[in-house]
Amino acid sequence: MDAEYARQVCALMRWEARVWVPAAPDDSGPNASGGSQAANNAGYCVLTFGGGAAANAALNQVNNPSTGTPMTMPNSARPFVLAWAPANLAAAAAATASAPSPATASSIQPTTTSTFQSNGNGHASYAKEYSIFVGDLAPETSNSDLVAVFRNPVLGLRNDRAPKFIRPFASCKSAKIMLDPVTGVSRGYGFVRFTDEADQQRALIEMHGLYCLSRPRHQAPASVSVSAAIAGPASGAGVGYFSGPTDPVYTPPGPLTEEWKHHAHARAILGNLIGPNGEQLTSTDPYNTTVFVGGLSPLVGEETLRTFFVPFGEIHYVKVPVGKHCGFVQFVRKADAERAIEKMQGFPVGGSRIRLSWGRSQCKSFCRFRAWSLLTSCSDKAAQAAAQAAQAAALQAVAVPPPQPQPEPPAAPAITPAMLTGMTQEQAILLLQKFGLSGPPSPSPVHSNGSAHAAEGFQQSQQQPQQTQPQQPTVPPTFTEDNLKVRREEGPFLHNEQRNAYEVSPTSAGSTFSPFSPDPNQRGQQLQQTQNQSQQQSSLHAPPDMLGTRRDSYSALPHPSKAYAPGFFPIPNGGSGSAKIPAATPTTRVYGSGFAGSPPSLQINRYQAHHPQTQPISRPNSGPARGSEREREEFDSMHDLNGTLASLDLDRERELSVGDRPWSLRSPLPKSVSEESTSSGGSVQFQMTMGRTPSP
DNA sequence: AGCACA
Repeated sequence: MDAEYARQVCALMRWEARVWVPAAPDDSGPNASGGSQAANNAGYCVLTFGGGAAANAALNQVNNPSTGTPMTMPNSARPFVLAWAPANLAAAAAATASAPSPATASSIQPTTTSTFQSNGNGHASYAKEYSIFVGDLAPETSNSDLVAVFRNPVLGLRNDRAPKFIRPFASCKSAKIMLDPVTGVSRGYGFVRFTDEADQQRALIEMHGLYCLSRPRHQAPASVSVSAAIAGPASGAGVGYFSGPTDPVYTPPGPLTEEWKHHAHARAILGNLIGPNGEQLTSTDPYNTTVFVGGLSPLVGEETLRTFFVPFGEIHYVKVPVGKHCGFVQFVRKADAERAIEKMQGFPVGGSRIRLSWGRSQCKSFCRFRAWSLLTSCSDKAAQAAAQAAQAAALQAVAVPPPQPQPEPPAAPAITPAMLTGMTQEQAILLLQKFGLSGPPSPSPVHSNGSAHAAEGFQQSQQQPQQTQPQQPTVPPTFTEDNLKVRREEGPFLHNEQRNAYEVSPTSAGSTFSPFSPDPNQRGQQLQQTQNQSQQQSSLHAPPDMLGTRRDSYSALPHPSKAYAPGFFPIPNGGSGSAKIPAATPTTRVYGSGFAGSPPSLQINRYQAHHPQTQPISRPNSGPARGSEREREEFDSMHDLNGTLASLDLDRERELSVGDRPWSLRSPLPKSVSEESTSSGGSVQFQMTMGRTPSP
């Protein structure tokens, strides 16, 4: 942006305006993020029109283009942003021109430095931008596609689940897909921007796990999911783009036929998720069971990574290439991979939050072969096992970082202090409180012994005959609304806390009527019921499958001398003195000998007892076959707990809406449709986190 | 913001 360019733009747009390009501020940090763009100006210019009417006309020209699509700057892919200038800039422009101060002024803002936005009153004010990262985009996805999905979330509904009403994100004004500077090809990720922070937060929650299915006839459906990872809030400085439609044109879905119209529209938009030859792109492959783990700390090795994912189901293998900051977890069953992606998104592992998406396509025949291999049931209670990982991490963080022997090559120790930094001490203490402890356990030297004991206990429990019994409350409910309120202020789990806040005020979600919303009364009952369950069962349950499913490649138990990866790390003994946890019920099996006589957490409860392995599957199962309803309820009841532990469940709202609930049977989507689409298609995922905003 | 290995 220089004055000459601005003048050309004015000529092009037939604007009669004076141009002023401010110099770059000294602290032009944001510009630095633009890479090669060595800015010697502020990245915008101020246009001074002859009067308010002319300025208004220009604003309209840019912000309400007749094409309906956001304008870009001439000869540039940058969004064309025109907004009222703040008074100080207008004054500065006027002073520079040594002319009378104009009634109005506008700025052209092609960069991502701070800019301005009219508040509609003729008063200019700084606008803040709140963005989210959206990844795993099909290469052809356009900015407007992204905006369209957020402005009309119906386009993003997956049709293998009951429709869910998501209020349009009216403040979603733009999206920016990052392009390769050389080839101009999409890099597969971008940023969706909101001018309203609440929309940003809501998008992270409500768009999470969303699948946009184009509606195929008999072809394999392409689908898109939007899932959220947790990240710190983007800094406020940014752009409030005016581009794009200014008001959402949204009609709530009506009868089924209307729904299909939307799906047809969705297909038009998202059809680019089907390859040029009609083939499914990567993650629509129903045989793809590989979870790509991004953002992986180099400290995390394969066995460690495995412990975080094995609770979700049988794992074929785990691969962590060296030096790649990523990993691959291939499940036997797609449904397990899918749930793992949903539940573990943003989970802190090894000190950083992992970003999950589908792995790229694999050899299908290999997958078929794999599908026939030994199958182990998975549990919907998997999340609690992962929560266990968080618990262990918390305890470790509070207690002494253990001088653990390393189960993996030195480059990848199982547990290091660095790995535990994903959880703050406050959070760890919080966890302990949640478990009924009055405070953190005093440091204890018991680690290796504890490991041994734990392993022994584990072996014993493995040798015990299987038992099934109802979950018993073992810990008094500590998960209260008051707790929540306090915890909402806290760090990395903020997002999840907001989820919880959202949950406890269902009206916030159901305020807009939709034929797809549950009956408010029933919904209230459902929530109440769930909350009651949460209180009754807010104990840490055993992560059965964490143990039960390890045999795929753990033919032998880990030797006690080997460190436990987070999910299996025994509980240090030091906290026993302050333990307030009631003794386990007689039927509760206990793993982890740390709390003598007062086992706090793990209740061995093998999954096979509920789900005898009677039905081998012929291929990775992405279908709805999940645990029994009771288990599902148990799983749900764990969510409050797990949520604060590990942000495992960003998705409860969806489950409340579309789970196996009585009212969900009233879904206008025929079941057969769900099954059909589920059996024939997988998903392509977008992945969402907060956008990283250039530091001011 | 990252996709290995066969």
